[in-house]
Amino acid sequence: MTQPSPASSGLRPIGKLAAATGVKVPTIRFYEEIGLLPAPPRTASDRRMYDDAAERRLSFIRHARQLGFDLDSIRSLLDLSDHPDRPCAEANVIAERHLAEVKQKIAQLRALQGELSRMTAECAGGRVSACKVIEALHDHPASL
Amino acid sequence: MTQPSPASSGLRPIGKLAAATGVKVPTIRFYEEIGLLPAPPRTASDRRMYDDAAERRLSFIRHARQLGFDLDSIRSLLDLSDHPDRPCAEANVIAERHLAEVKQKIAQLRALQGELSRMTAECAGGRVSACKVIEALHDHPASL
DNA sequence: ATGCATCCTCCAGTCGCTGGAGGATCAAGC
DNA sequence: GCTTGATCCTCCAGCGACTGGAGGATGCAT
Repeated sequence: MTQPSPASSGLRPIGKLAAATGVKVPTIRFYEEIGLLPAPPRTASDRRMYDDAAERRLSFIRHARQLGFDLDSIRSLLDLSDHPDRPCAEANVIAERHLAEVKQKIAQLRALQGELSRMTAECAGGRVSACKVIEALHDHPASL
Repeated sequence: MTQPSPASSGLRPIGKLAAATGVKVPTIRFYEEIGLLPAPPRTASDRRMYDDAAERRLSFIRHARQLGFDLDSIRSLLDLSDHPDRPCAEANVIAERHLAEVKQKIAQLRALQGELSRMTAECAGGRVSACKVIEALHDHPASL
C-alpha cells in the first residue's frame, strides 16, 4: 500500500464486502454462481477482490431483496439499470406487479388473521376435547 | 362387492382420497414419508388404501396448512387432537404464536407496500436514467 | 514463527412440496 | 380375452433463496 488511505476505493476481499453491504459471504458467492454478480478478479491465491462497482451492485440487490423482489425480477432490474437509455416502463411494470403481489398477500394474511383470532379467542382453556382451536381445524369446511 | 353402496365407508385408493380432500397425490405420499399421515394398509399389489379416519386426518392437515401453520406445528396439533384429555392450552399457544407471526408479516408487508407505492407513483415514464424505481433501489439507505 | 482469521471449493440441508422417469396394475369396453 | 387408458408404485431431481459445515489453503498481525 503506497496510498495513505483513500477511504472507499481499491479492492477488498469478500469479507469486507459482506460487512459493508450486510450480505453474508456465502450469499455473495451464491449470487456470483447464479450470475447476479459478475465474477470479480482474483488474487494469485484465488481470493475474490471487489471494487466499488461491485459493492454498488450488491447493495442494489440487497435493497431489492429487502423490498421482496425475487431474484429473477432483480436480474431484470439490474439489467435495466445497466442500460439507462431504455424506457423506464419496464422497471415500473416489475415494481407494480410486485406491488400487486404484496397487496394480495396482505389480503390473504388478513383473512388468516381473522380466522386465527376467532379460533384463539373462543378457546376457554379446558381439555383438548373441548378446544375450539382443534375443533375449528377438524370442522372448518372451506371459507378460504 | 356384496354391499349396495354405503356412501362414505370402505377403503379408497390414494387418487380418491386426493380428490376428496383436495390434497395432491404426491403430497399425500410426502405426508406419509415425513410421518404426518400413518402408512395405510396396502393391497396385494402394494396400493395404499385409505379409510375415513385417514381422510379426516388429511383434511385436518389441509385446513391447518390453509391457515398457514407449518408442518411441525401441525404435527403437534395432530398429536393434541389424538389426546383429547390433554390441556387445550398447548394448542392455543401454537395458534397464538402463529397469529403473532401472521400479524408481524402483515406489518412487514404493509411497510413494503408503502415503499413500493411511493416508488411506482413517482415514476414518470421516461428513460431508466431518470427512473425513480431504479433510483430508489440504488439510493435506498435503510428504513427497513 | 505462530496462531487465528479469513478465504477457497464442494456438498448437503432447509421448507413444502412438485413433477418426471420407468414400470406395474386395474377397470372398462368390445 | 384383449386392449387401452387411467391410476398406481418407487425413486430421484428440482424449485427459491439461501445457510452452514467439512476440509484445506492462505493472509495478517504479533
